Order: sequence, then C-alpha cells, then structure tokens
Amino acid sequence: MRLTVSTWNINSVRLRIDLVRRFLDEAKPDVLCLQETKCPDDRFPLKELQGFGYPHVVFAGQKGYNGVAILSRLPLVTREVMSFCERQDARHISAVLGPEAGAAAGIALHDFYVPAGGDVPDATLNDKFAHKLSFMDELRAWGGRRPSGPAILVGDLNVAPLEHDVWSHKQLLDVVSHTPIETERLETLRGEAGWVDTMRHLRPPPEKIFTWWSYRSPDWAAADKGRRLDHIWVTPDLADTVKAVTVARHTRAWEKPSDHVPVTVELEL
DNA sequence: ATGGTTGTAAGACAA
Repeated sequence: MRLTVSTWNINSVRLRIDLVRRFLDEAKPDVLCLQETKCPDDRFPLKELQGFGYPHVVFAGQKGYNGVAILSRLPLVTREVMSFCERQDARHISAVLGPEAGAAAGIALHDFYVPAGGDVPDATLNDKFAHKLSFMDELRAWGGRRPSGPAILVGDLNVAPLEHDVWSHKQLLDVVSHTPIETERLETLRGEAGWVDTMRHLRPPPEKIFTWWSYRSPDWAAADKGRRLDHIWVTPDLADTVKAVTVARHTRAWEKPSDHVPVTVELEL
C-alpha cells in the first residue's frame, strides 16, 4: 500500500482553514501534521477538519502560540503529548496508525514544533535561543530512549541543517536557524537515533530545497531567499519504502499564505 | 546595521 504523510506549519489553523481544505483536496495525503495552530483546544475547528475527509484527529493547543495537530484518513491510536523544558508549550503530539491501517499499522507519527529561538544566536544573551538548544538536547535524549519500531518524525524543526538548505550558507552562518551550533546539534541528534532525512535521501545536495520564505521579503519568489526548516524523518526500517518527497512551493503564492509550505512523503509499504 | 510582515488578540510578543 501507499502511505502519504504531509507536514505544514499553518500559522493559525482558524485563519487558514480554507487553505488546509484546498491543500487536502489537491494533495490528498493520508495524514497531515500541522504546527502553529495558534488555537486553544476548546476553539479547535475539529468538526470542520473532519468534514474534509479526515475523521481521525488529535490535537494539542494553547492560547495564542504554538499548537500541533494530526489529521488522518486512517484510524489513530495512542495519542501522546510530550512536554519539553518543563513547559506546557504545545510543541509535540504523537499517535500510532491503528490495526485497521493495513501495512501501515503500528507506524508511530511524531509531530514537532521546535522553538524558533529569537534573533540573537547566543544562549547567554537570549533566553529564547537557550530554550531552543535545551529543547534539542531533550529531543536528543528522547531519540536515544525511544521504543523501537517504525516511526515517522515530522515538523517545523526551525533549523536548516545543510549548506544547500538555505539561499546563502555564508550569509546565514550567524543567523538563527543556520548557525553551526544548531545545525550540528540537529544533525547529531538525528544521526544518533538513526533517523533518515527523507528529503535528502531522495534529493541530496547540491540541490537547494526550501520550505519557508519570510513574510518580510517583498518579492519572495523572485528573491527566493528561502530555508529548509520543515522536515520528514523516518526510522531506518522505512528508508527503502520512501518513493517520493514533494514540496508544495506553489502554496506560498496563495492568497494570505502561511510563510511555510507543505512537505509530503510517499511510502510504498 | 536596520527594517522589513504576520498572527493573536487587544498591547505586546513571538516568529
């Protein structure tokens, strides 16, 4: 069977619910993981999203900031929310594809929203950067003790790890999201736990791949000053099942877009 | 070096 999983930092699920519908209608993924829903749980548009053909939904939100959700055509079991850095931030949610999901049954889905880290890349001067590094340290520790079994980790990791993940490696070396301390930390925690970076597995450097373009760039498409902040990783047992990875760049040109675009992986199980 | 835009939610704050 074919399993498709998408990830998208939606930057407010209520404001952009029509864009969610539009993307689901055209891409038809089996699973869509959202970040930055910016929505407390009692205001989450559950019924509306289920009406788009995704009856199985888990979500964890808070007022104003953060927030994650997983929408699925296939049954989900074992909803879990992990907390990081002793905060109540809604930055992770996970679920497992249920027994009815055929060859995909038992695959764990982990949806992450790593802290952006503020503007100053110095943990002694900037609490938000310190928080980001601590979050990655806890992610590393979790990766080392995670139960074995097939899993897909997606989300806005807010780090562009490789040189060709940004429009200018040299000009971004001191910019939060591409500093060596972040890129090395992300690559280390990924490698230690054995996660396979599916986008680079199929599309290795030197191809440039971006998933985010700042709102502050007046002509984002022409300038193309993007970064690859959104990721889909799989456990090694799934690496050979990865058949395609798609970046829905065109959605950045939609009216009132998110600053991130969806990324989709296709697995042949 | 600075400022550029957006969302939440009602003035900052986060990104």
